[in-house]
Amino acid sequence: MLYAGFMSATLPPFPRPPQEPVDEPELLQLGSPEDSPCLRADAARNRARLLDAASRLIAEHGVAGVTMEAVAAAAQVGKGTVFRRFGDRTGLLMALLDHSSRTLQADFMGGPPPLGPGAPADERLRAFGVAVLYRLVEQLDLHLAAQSDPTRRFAHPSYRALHTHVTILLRQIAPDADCELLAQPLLSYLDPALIHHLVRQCGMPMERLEAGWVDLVSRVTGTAPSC
Amino acid sequence: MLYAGFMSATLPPFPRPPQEPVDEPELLQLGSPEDSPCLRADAARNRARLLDAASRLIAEHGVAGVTMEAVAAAAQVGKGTVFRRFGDRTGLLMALLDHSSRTLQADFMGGPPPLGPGAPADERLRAFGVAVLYRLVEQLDLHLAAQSDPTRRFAHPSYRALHTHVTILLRQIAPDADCELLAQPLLSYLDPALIHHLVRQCGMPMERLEAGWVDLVSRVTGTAPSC
DNA sequence: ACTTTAAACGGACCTCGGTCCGGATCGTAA
DNA sequence: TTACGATCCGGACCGAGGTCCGTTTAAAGT
Repeated sequence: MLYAGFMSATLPPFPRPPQEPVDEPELLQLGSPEDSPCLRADAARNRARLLDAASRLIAEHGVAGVTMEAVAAAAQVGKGTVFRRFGDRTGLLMALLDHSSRTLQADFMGGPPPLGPGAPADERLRAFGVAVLYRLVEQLDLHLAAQSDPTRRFAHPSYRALHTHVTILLRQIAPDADCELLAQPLLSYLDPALIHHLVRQCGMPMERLEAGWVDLVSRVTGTAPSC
Repeated sequence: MLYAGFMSATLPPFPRPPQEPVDEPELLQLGSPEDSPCLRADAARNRARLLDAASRLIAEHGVAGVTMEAVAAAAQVGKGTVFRRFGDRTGLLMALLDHSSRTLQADFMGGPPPLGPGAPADERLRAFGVAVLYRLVEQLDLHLAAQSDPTRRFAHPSYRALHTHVTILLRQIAPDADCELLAQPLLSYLDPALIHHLVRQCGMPMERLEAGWVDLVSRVTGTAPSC
């Protein structure tokens, strides 16, 4: 029963309302993992089963093996149930990533410096990038597969959380800049697809990516690394 | 008979060889539009028909209306033909963009300054971003839909061409930096998906995006705009 | 315990991208 | 002009994501 309490947001009944912004977990506040709409008992049980089944499938056949039908079958549940719970394949994969996502967020919002508060903002930013970088490569395939259609990528709460954090740090360093906008190219450097390209297709070593991040931060913020 | 000579590269027969890097149009050299493998007469005719049909469908039903079957039907051609010619849906859409792609490339490689050679590198870079920005918004939906799966985005020749250009400019400005890497966040700022998000979802005006680009270039290169 | 109702369930069904392969066609060389 | 091989064509076929709706069930109220 892994993944018991992930991504506790529920989706609207079934015929989802056309465009209404689905109520997503408030990642920005580290919402307690077990909160909110409180699923019905059977729904919660199935949800856990599904996540469990999915991660088992990944372990056995890779992300490509995570077919909605396969997951449903492995969890001994109807296909419709998978979609009702997670909306679509992307939603399911995101839910799988939710745990590490929350962990990272906790680290940079409340953990020890230099990632957490206490260190100078530019150092925190450098640490942030490196942390994200390593989190990504750890589960690169999953992150790649979880990239929803380009239309929703930037609007997704998990991206927004990162964006907000970077924006806030930037504001502490360069109060006069358009930090909200400036945060975007920084975050883009941490795009799973880019990492995939650089590491797997171009064969770059992680050290170079790391150095690239540090250099980027220095240039964008006009600061210099401490060490 | 619009689009007669776009993207003249042919794909291998049909059962495409597994992973062999399909011979793509050498965008980096502004290959003449009418070059290369020279399709058989009927193939060329169908190719033109298909592109024509596709652009007609877009005009009538938007990009979403461009179904492979719909295109085939509209061009009075078998479905298999579409796939043989363009590989997949992404390939078809890219082919539609090929024209403006080549135009832009010609402009920044051989056109008048500040886009083309003659102006200082940092000014060229600023002009480049603005040009790309406006090219994107002009056909944003098409660009969005043409985004292939994340795995191939950065490897595609049309991206490589932009990347190479930016890298070269950067090297003229900051010879000691890791320009190849530094070019990535700059290009990411010009990602259709990001533009879409900022303009349509956040409602930012183009002026702000433009200013953001100029500022980004200044910070990354450590230069200041001339005017 | 019994009723009630909103929520969850399941799996048939639809669409669309992508593949396959027997048959038609083009271009060429004799 | 004819014959031949490479290339192309077409549409049946498959798998996977996503939807629908009649049925079941948890849980709150009486």
